Amino acid sequence: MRSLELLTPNDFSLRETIDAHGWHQLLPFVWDSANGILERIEQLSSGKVVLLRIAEPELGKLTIEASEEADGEEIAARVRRMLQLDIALDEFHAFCTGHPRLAHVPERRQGRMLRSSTLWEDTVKVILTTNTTWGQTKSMSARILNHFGAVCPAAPDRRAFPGPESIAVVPLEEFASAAKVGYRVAAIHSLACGICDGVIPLEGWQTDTEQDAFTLRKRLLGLRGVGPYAAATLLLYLGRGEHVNVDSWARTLVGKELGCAVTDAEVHAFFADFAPWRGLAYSFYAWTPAEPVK
DNA sequence: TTCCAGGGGTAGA
DNA sequence: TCTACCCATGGA
Repeated sequence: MRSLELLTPNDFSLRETIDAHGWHQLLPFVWDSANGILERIEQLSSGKVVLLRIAEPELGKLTIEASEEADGEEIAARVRRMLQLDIALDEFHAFCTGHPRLAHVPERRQGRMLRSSTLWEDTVKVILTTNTTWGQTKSMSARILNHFGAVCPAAPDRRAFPGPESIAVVPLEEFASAAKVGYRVAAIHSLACGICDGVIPLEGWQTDTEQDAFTLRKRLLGLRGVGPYAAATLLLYLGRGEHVNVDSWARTLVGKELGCAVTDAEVHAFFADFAPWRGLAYSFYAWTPAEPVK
């Protein structure tokens, strides 16, 4: 296919999903906010590297254009993952309707968050958000992509995010020198090697219907470089909004609400009443419209 | 030069 | 379980 249409749930909005957090600022995503078009360079399982352009011409429908003939089913599946189209929000939206600080969530079709096409890419990027500035997160992510990602023929200056196999074959020292991700290098390189060796069946974790949220969190915490914050963030991306990903933003937010400096425990206590959607509630609690509601 | 950012790992208590 | 300390990087 070169283009296809995808039906979306009634409570979905492309723009709100993208605006939910900063993932659209990380390559290989490029978000054209003015025209409402999300671009992404994607390497398919065949090895083909395509430029995807995703738009929402009307509520309930997405259009996807690929830069060349490609497997439509695979592209649709990847877009569904990126936009969390298969995650049900009915109960969370019903909960938000009764809360003054969250009523905007169902009204604006919020609640979903842009994610990568693989859990591998999301995990690497979350690790790159730890103990650093957002500007450095973007730089580190771009260096990994530009050194090890495959070039897109339709856009020769742009690349796909490298798969774990592209990192695992690179010696640690060489990867460290090129990526300049600081002490995070061992976490990312060992994750790539673990996936390729079959020791860490990362992608399988998100389709393992037998596991509960506790087990999934325990698995994520077992990854090097993944602590409570990173695990909670990844759980949010996996549709499990139970845990608050306490970061400096959360501490600032709750500090303003309470009028004093707060500990992580106090942040958790602040969102305790939002169970079982503490994490989702935090993600959208502080939301303010980027532009007037039309 | 020093501090610190969308934290995590480790040792020791 | 809690605390202290260290961790690479680069901008302020």
